[in-house]
Amino acid sequence: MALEHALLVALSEQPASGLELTKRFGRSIGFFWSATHQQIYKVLGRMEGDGWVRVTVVEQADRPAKKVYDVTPLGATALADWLATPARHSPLRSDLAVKMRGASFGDRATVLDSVRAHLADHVTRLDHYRALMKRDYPEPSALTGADLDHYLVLRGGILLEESQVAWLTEYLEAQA
Amino acid sequence: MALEHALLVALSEQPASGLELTKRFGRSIGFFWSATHQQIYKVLGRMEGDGWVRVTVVEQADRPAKKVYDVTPLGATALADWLATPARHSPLRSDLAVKMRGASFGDRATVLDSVRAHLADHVTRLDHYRALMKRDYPEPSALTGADLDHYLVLRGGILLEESQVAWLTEYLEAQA
DNA sequence: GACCGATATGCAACTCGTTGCACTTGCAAT
DNA sequence: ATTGCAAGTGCAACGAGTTGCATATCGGTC
Repeated sequence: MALEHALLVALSEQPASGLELTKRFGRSIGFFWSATHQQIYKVLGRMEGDGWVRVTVVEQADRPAKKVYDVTPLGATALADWLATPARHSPLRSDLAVKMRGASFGDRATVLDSVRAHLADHVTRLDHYRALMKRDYPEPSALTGADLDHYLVLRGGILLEESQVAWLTEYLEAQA
Repeated sequence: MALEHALLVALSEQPASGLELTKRFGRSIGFFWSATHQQIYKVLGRMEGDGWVRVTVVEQADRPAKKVYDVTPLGATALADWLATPARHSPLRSDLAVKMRGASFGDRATVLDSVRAHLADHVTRLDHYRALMKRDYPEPSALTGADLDHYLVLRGGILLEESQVAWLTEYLEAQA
């Protein structure tokens, strides 16, 4: 499991409530790790039980109170331990590739539709990532530390989306 | 779920036993979908119960008998139906990216080691895919039908691995 | 004959994540 | 007052995949 560790990274950067984490996972960290709010609340509960995080109820002016989590020393140790272990390479799973491969056993036109929809989606993401890049890292060569880390992960997102766009574009041209 | 459908694609191409499918998933189809033999046997059992596949016990000369599965008309319909539904884009999960982003909360050197290991792995895969490409598709422009489908999926694997190699290389240079 | 390894299939327990729903607080509009 | 909506938290049931182990067959070897 790595959602725990992804949450530790997120909370180390900035303490947050479950809902704030959910939103953050829809953005930066979520490029390479997604999670629903249900899953996040569940894991936060377990992490609190394990003593990895500490919770503080924060009253708010014009909305319900929230529970803000921050990382305990024990959690920091757990994160450091995890960072020191070799990363398994998570097997990728692409429904779309399976459909592309199986297109001759069904209606090829509908598979092409799926490919077009995915292409549009990847183009959107790519645009979004590039906008973030332009806004946050106009001068990449000057970066160090956590800023450099964030920049390089975003670069990974961009390279990945570019390769997906290139692939699907090539696919549509070849199947035209 | 899509393992069922990945298996339907595989069995539509060529009937096979559980173990043969496991091996095949370590190769071509496995570029974009992986599965262990336990999972494959489990799903094959369910698919047989659903009437999607039919099983034939095949005695073999100098080894134990195997159970060869092939797709029934009902299974073919299920596959065609699935191919006609829009593909959800499976969220990707990268432990490595989380570690890269969290590197400043642990020992950066060990994270770099993980990145180097992943880079080596992606280079190996890329070489493998390129060898397959050279061997199986020396003349891509002449392809049609299922051959074209297979070629294009392999192209996706190559483009993906290339982007990963480029990313991790850039990462290591930037962190040097 | 006993053991070993490869082939071949499978179960059980567990972990992780998804889906669908439920509940409270606070504010704003009717 | 009641309705509705957004923020915020959470549960229960299910689905999918992993890990570890179990089992049988067949050939070869000691």
